[in-house]
Amino acid sequence: MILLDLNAGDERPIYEQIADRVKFAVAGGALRPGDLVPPVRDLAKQLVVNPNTVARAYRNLQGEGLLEPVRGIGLEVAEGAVERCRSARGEMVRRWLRRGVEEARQSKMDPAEVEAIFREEMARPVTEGNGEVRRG
Amino acid sequence: MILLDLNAGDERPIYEQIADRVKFAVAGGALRPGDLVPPVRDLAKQLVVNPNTVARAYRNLQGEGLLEPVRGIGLEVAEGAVERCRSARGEMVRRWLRRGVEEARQSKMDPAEVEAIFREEMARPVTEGNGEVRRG
Amino acid sequence: MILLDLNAGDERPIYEQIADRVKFAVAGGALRPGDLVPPVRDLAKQLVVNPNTVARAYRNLQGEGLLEPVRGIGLEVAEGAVERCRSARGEMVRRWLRRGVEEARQSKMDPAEVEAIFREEMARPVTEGNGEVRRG
Amino acid sequence: MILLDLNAGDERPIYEQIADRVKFAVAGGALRPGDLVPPVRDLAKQLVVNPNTVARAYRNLQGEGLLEPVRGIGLEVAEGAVERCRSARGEMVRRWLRRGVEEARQSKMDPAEVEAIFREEMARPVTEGNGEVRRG
DNA sequence: GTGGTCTAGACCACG
DNA sequence: GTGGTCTAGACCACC
Repeated sequence: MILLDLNAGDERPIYEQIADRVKFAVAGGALRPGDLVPPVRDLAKQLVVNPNTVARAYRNLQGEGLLEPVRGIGLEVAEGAVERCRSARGEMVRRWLRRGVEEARQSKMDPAEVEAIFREEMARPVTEGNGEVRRG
Repeated sequence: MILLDLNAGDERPIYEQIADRVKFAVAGGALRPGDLVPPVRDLAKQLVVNPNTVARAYRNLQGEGLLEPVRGIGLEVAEGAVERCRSARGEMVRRWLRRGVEEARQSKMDPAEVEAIFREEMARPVTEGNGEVRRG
Repeated sequence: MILLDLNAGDERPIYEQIADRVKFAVAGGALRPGDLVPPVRDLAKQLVVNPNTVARAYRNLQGEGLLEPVRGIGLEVAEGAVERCRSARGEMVRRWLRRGVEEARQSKMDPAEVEAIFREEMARPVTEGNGEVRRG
Repeated sequence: MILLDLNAGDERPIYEQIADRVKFAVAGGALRPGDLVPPVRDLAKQLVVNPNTVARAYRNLQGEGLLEPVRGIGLEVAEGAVERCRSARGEMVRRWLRRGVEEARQSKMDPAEVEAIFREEMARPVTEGNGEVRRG
């Protein structure tokens, strides 16, 4: 099983996507406090991405206090990371939904129609592999 | 009343925001087929934005067939624009909602929680003036 | 006059030194809120450093809310930056002094001796060009 | 009483911190010429650190002539070590203070303010156990 | 013109 | 082995 993969259809910077994957992994329990995240070089190879890009993602996560360096060993998930990742996840989801709702509202779309779209999406079957081919 | 204004907190390209405003205005009925959109310079001044940026937005809208030039007069909203804008709007809303739902699903968030967030956002009061003072 | 220069004798990462110089420039009034910092490429050339390194410094400063992007124009010093840079400066000075005092205390050095050293350093004449040759 | 302990908040290399502790112990009289320093393994265990790291610290201290090997016995504090440690200590303290003073000067900080900070730090109560629980 | 992203690869310090 | 820094240079989007 692959811990981290990228959404090919995501136009956001790669380093940001990687950071989000880590947050999600922590929020979902796949990574627990004290666990070491994959080494920069390994993850870079796995994602077919430059090590610098992974390093940047990890650096940002350190800046948010979600990862902590263990000198000479690697980076481990910080103590209080789970709660913060959970709330970060919630915020992220809220951000997307809010944007959709806002767009609809501003263009005076019928709320019932928005609701319908939401239901459809919630009921949509899981997209295998995120519905897109891996980059490599 | 102000036809077009910009969301200050929006990190998307300005020209794209402008184009969306126009689409929304058409979808919502504020602009009807045959109406002239504001002159580039006027709108640029109103939004405190580089005229090139407005021009680019209009150019893209022409490329989508939503605006049509009237020689010596300006740009008018095209005939079939309303339907196309409505569907474009729907697609846009769906795209945002889908992304939120997807993120939640991938990180194993409880669907009930997603639902709750959606409800909150739907019930959220309209942001007055987009929550920020005009730039000018 | 040169706005920013580097201490050659500083073993800290270059990007951090650059960020500190900017903070100092703001704290000292050389840069004021609303001013644009030098373009990445220009400053990189001036300091004989890779543009990425300058960019990283600027990026961190943005993260601290001290710089704000003006799209297509550059980076400007943020509104409340002066106070925060002043306090950042104070913290930095305190950090160095504390370390010296701590070292002395832990090794049971006579406080009078520490005091004497401090006086000498305070009275030391200004080192021209930071006492070191420019890197280039 | 514990001869050597590490400051948890110190970002300097551990081997350097260890070497400094030894120097301080010598400068302060806790270790006298002819005394044996703790065996590498013991100290490593005590500090919860890789033995290589302690070995490196000792190696550097040997290189500086502050420790001398006694075949089959261990490492002892060298003859002239006290004076050298004292002066090393002084240099170190001066270096930190100078840096603080320099930073302040370069950013045009009011000397009185620098003085005040120095006083505060001199008056600061001793940090018990270095302000952090032992790692082990 | 501006900043931002990404790649490629080298080098270093630490354990 | 680990992460961190830095360089060099390409490419992009935006204004």
